[in-house]
Amino acid sequence: MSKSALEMTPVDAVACCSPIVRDPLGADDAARIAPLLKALADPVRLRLLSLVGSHTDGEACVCDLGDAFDLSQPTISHHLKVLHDVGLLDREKRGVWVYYRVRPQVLADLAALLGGVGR
Amino acid sequence: MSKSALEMTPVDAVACCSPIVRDPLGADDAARIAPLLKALADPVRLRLLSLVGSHTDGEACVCDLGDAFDLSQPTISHHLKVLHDVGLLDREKRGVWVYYRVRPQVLADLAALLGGVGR
DNA sequence: CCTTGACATCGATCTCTGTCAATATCGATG
DNA sequence: CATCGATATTGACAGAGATCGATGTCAAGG
Repeated sequence: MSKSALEMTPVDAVACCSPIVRDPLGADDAARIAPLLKALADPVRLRLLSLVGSHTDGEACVCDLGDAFDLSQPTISHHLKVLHDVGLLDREKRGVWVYYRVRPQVLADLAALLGGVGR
Repeated sequence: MSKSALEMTPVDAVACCSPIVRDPLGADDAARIAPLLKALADPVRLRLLSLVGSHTDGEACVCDLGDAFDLSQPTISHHLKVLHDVGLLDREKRGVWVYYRVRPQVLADLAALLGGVGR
């Protein structure tokens, strides 16, 4: 059996419905999927995700990410937290540095939900 | 030759980049793609888009859409305008009624950008 | 023309979000 | 242990967004 709705993260929710243009989306499903899109719907976070995902070995240190933006360090940290909280990025602390890694399945599920291929 | 950046809508912009986890997204591309995701990042608009897309003949009258929500008519009209302004919905007025229609290519391009298949 | 019905626009309000400065945490190093 | 450097957290503030009531527009019927 699957997780209860209460403990289901946005990441889990995005893999639970047929393509958006095939069947009407339920109110509860929409409420769980929207936060994932909201996390993506910011230029800085889009670029952060892209930087991490296209980085060598699929992971990137925070120290590599800040230089690409004209933003303060807390602001970058905040955006990374948003992406992590919603389940798009994994975080791992190694020594003094923190490394982030994209969870590819989440983006694939989201693409299937929007594009309508498969499932 | 392609349109200039100034007259390019979010809809055009989403079809102009390699998958997000392959190459780092440029600041200008991110700035044009984010509004499209922002338009999607609302539970009501997600359901509106899904209702229109899964409706018979791929189009739906506004009069069919409002009943599914516990929201005022101006609010529904506002959300439809957001989806239309960003290029996700086409609008056509026939007599007294207004019909909306999903533009499937936009969702397909967005799915390719996120999911990384093709291109 | 006057009314009615479908939808859009406007103005106000209330909440949410992006940003930064200041501060905290935490591991490494002298 | 005192310090330093890398990230995270907190608090504050300005701007953006969601919602609604009131009003505008426009076509169809009487």
